[in-house]
Amino acid sequence: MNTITNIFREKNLKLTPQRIAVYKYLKSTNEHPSAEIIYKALQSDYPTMSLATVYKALKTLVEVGLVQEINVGESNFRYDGNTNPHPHIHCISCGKVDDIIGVSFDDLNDRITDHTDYDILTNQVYFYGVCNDCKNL
Amino acid sequence: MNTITNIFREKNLKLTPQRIAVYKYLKSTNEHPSAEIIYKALQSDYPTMSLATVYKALKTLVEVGLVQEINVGESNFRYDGNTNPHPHIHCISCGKVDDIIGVSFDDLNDRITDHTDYDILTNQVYFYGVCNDCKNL
DNA sequence: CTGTGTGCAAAGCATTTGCAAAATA
DNA sequence: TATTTTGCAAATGCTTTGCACACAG
Repeated sequence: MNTITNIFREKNLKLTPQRIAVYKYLKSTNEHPSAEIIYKALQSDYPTMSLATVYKALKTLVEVGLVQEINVGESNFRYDGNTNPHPHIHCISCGKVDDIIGVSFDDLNDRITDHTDYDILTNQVYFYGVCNDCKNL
Repeated sequence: MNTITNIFREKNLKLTPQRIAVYKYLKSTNEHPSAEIIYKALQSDYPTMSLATVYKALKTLVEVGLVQEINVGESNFRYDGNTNPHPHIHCISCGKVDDIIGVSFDDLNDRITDHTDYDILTNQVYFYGVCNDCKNL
C-alpha cells in the first residue's frame, strides 16, 4: 500500500532512507517547504544527509509524480507532498503558502480551450493576499 | 499621455534612455522575455548598456507598476509589459509563454473567499501544454 | 549643481554536477 | 556483486551589490 515503495520498485529506483525521509516530511506538513527548509528540518534525524541529497531526492520524487514543485514568485522553489491539482495562496506579508481546499478549478482548462491552440495538460493557480495572522498585527 | 513619463515624474525617478528602452521593448513584444533576452535584444541599439542595468530597470518598472514579473517555473523570471491580470500558457516542449486573451478570471477570487481567511488581492493563472508548432513536429 | 542612475566587476543565493565511497537490491 | 545513490566540494546560472563616473532634473 505504501505508494513510494511500489513506485520506486516499478521504476527500479532505490528506496534509501534519505528519499523516504524527504517524502515523509513533505507528506507530514502543509507548509510547502523549500529544499533548504527540508534539509534543516531533517538535520536532527539525518545529521549526515547533505543539501545536495535533498535536492536530488526532490528531483526524483517530482519525476515519479509523488511530489509537486511550486513557485509563487520567490527566488526558490517550494515542494508539496499533495500532487492533486489545487490552488495555493501566498501571504505577501509573512510569505507563507497555504493550500486552498474545497474548491476545484478543473473547469479552467475548458474555459480557455476556445482561446488558445495549445493542447492543455494542467494549470497552476496562485492567489496573493494577506493572511489572517498578518491582518491582525 | 506617455504613462512612463508621468509616473516617473510623479515618483521623482529619472527617465533614462535605458529605462525607456527596456519599457518600450516590453511593450512591443508579446514574448515575455527574460532579463537576458531583453539585454541581448537591446544590445545593438544600446551597446554600452549592461545586464545589471537591465535588471535594475526591470526592478524599477515592476515597482511602479508598469511591468509585471511572471514565473512559469523556470530558473529565471520573465517580464510582461501588459500589467492587466491575464492568464499565461507555457509550452512544455519549446518553452515559450503566450498570453491567453479574451478570458477573464476575475471570478476566481470570489470563488475562493469562502475557502480561505486571507484578504485576497490578486491571482496568477498558468496553463501548461503543447503549442501548435510543437504538436505538428 | 545635486542626487540618482549607469556600468563594471565582484559577491550572493539557489541549484546542479563530478567523483570517490557507501549502500541498496 | 553490480549499480545506484550519497556526500562533499566545486561549478553554474540568475540576480544583486558596491562603487566611481556620468547624466537627468
